[in-house]
Order: sequence, then C-alpha cells, then structure tokens
Amino acid sequence: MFALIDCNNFFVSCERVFEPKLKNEPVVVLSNNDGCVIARSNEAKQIGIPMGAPAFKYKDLFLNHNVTVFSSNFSLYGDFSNRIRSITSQFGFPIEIYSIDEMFIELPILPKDKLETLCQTIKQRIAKWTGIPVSIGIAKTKTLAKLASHLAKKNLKYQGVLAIIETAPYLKTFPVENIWGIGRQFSSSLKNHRIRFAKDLVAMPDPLIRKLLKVGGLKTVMELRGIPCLTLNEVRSPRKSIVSSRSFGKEIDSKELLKQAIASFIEIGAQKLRLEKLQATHLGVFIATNRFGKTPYYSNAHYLDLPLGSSYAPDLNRYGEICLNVIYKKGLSYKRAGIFLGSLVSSVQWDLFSKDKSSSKKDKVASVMDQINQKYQNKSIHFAAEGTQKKWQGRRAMRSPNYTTSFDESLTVILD
DNA sequence: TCTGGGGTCCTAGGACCC
DNA sequence: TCTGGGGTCCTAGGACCC
Repeated sequence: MFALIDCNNFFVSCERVFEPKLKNEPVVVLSNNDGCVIARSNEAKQIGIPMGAPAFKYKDLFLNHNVTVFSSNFSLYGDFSNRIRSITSQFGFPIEIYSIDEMFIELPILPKDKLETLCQTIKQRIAKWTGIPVSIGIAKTKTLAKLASHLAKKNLKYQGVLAIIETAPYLKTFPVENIWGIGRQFSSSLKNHRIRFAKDLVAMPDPLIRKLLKVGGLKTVMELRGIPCLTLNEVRSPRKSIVSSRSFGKEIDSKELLKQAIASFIEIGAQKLRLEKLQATHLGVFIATNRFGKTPYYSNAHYLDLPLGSSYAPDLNRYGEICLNVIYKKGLSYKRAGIFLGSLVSSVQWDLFSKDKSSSKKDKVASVMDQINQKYQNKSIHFAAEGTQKKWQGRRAMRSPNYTTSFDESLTVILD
C-alpha cells in the first residue's frame, strides 16, 4: 500500500506558523520578483484568486479583502520540508521525497480503519511538531493514493485522511483533469471523446488510451485500475540537469549587466554541482525580452559542449560569455535570462591533451568560498564577475524572516 | 512599473548507416 | 501505377509534474 502525505497550502502554512493570527485569514505567497501567486490559503481560494495570478492584476482584490501577501521564502519552506520528512521517517516506513511538500510512504497491507488510524497519528504528529497541516491518501497504487489525498483535502468529512480500498465509488465522480498525470492537453482531448470522470477513463480501450495519452497515460490508467506501475523511489536518482534563471526587476539593455547576471546564475548552478559532487560538460545560456511588452518578443539560447567537465564558476563562465555573445542583440531590453547545465558527470573525464593542471587549486578556492558562504551569510564572498550592484535583481519586498535557518532572523519572544 | 522557476520523460522526424 | 527496407542515434518540442 502507498500513502501520499501532502502538505496543505504548504508555503502559506509555513508563513502562518510564525504569524498565527493569519489562521482563517486570506493569505497568498508570490513567486520570485513578486510576480505571480504561487500559494493560496483556502480563504484566498474562496475569494477567487487563481493559481498563477499576476500579482499586479489582483492588487485591488488583495486590498479589498485584506489579503496578507508574502514574497516567497524558500529557505524557510525547505527547512520545514526537511523537518516533516524527518518526523515521517521516525515511523520507519520506506519513504520517497516527491517534492518540497509531498512524500510517498509504503505501508503494509492492513484493514482500512487500521491504515487510517496509523496515518491520523502521522498527521497529528506533523501538526503538533511543526504546525503544518497535511492530508494523507492511502491506496494500492501511487496514482490512487494521490487521488485519495486530493479527496481527503477537499472533503472535511475525511478529517484529512482517506484510505481507498474499493475504488469504484470514488472514480465515479472524480474529474479526469484532477488525475495525477492528466494535464490540460490530455484532459481536453479526453473531453472530446466524452471522457469526463475517472470511471470513464478506466473503461476506455487500451489502444485508444495509448494513442491519446501515450505510454505515460496508459500507466496512469493501469494504476487507476489498481495495477501498480510506479514504484517507491527511496533514493533520488542523480540529477540530469540544472537550470538557474530569473526575471529581472528592471529590464536590462546593457551587455555588461547581462554578463553579471549570467555569472550569478552560473555560480548558483556551480554551487549545486559541487554540493552533489557533479560536473557539467554541457552549458547553455538563454535570454529573453518581455513576453508581454509592446516590442516584438525576442528569445534565444545557445549551447556548448565543454572540453572538460567543471563545477568551477570562472571556468564555466568563460563559456557562458561565449554563448551570450552569440545570442545577444544590441538595442533590446531583456527581461529574463538563465543558464542550463547538462550532461552532468560524477567524475572528471580527463582530456589527454588538456593543459589545465590547476584543478586542485580551483577545488580549494571553491571549497573555501563555499565554507565561508555557509558559515556566514550566502554571498558573503563571490566572484567579481557577478558584479557588486545586482541591478537586475527582482523585488521581494514582503519576504518573511528566515526564522529557522538564520540566527540573525530568529524569532524574539518577549516574556512579561 | 508589474505576468515564476525548476525539473523529467516521451515522441516524431531528420540524418545517417548498410 | 509502382522509385527498398531496416536499423540507430540525436534533437527539438511537447507533454507532464511541483
């Protein structure tokens, strides 16, 4: 049996832990650059704020309904995510971290009421020790567990936990577009075939499913039928690529500033590489003007294979600059840029003819910098290529303090 | 002024081979 | 009338997820 533990309105719930007065109040969390709504409390959903709503278009609504607005604070959310994982792992079941706010666990086969009691215990411990409310769905396959958690979240009568043994009654009214693995395109093409609910999908002939939804969709349907196709992945498979990109706070036309932004993105990626003991042998840079602007949209990317794998920013940066030179067009104002690191390898493939014998020195430099940035604040020390002004950085005016990951920002409690 | 960011997998089609 | 028939590999684009 699989159980999916899903945190309710996760980012909002994290913010509420330190602002208890916001319970039962409408709250939203915004994306980078304070651009879009990426998390909503139930109250905010009720007001009619959709997922992904551009913040500036909803300013009045926020004001009129007293919506509390946060910039995103991923250090805080990541820390809560780790705490919830460690609490869950205490129960001793195999566990898969699926995303920042979701985990699968594998449970023994037990009667419905035993499964639900067990998961209520998990749910209550997470709530008591972290303050984060979760919903838990239990079923024979991962896809059904997802479906169950969705129902557990939406239907108060389940009190946050639902085990599905007999699937038929639940599939009957479950809309296809809410099924895990059925996105916008697939659900609209299913609707053209008059498939509206999970039960219709399950009854479809396999060749037609294969034709419309490809192999992935066929797996989804098998799982809905109770035949497990997906397994628990306890160890995360090594990452295959890294992307680091941002929209800018202000549009940039200077190539020099773009270079600095690219250098910053490369260092973010390089840090991840070093953390996971990987090196990139493929690098790309992409830049884009404002999609919504009046001027014609320009976006372009250029990729290079590197002669030697690296996780050292100055090395990667040389190729980054080459890429930028290829795609940069003078006279345009750029709104977004990013870098891509791919073909990641775990050890260096030495180039027989390379003159680069300095790699151990570079390793030392990088590791000292990483230590300093870890001990003090991140970006305490950085390469000059990143620039000192960061004129391109976006807004995050309403970010909450890093209560749990920075001593300087921890909560002060005043006792009377 | 203002519209996110980071991933994976699958497929169709082109290039190339014999 | 009818212009071979299989293969493999790579890539871009599209689908999905959070």
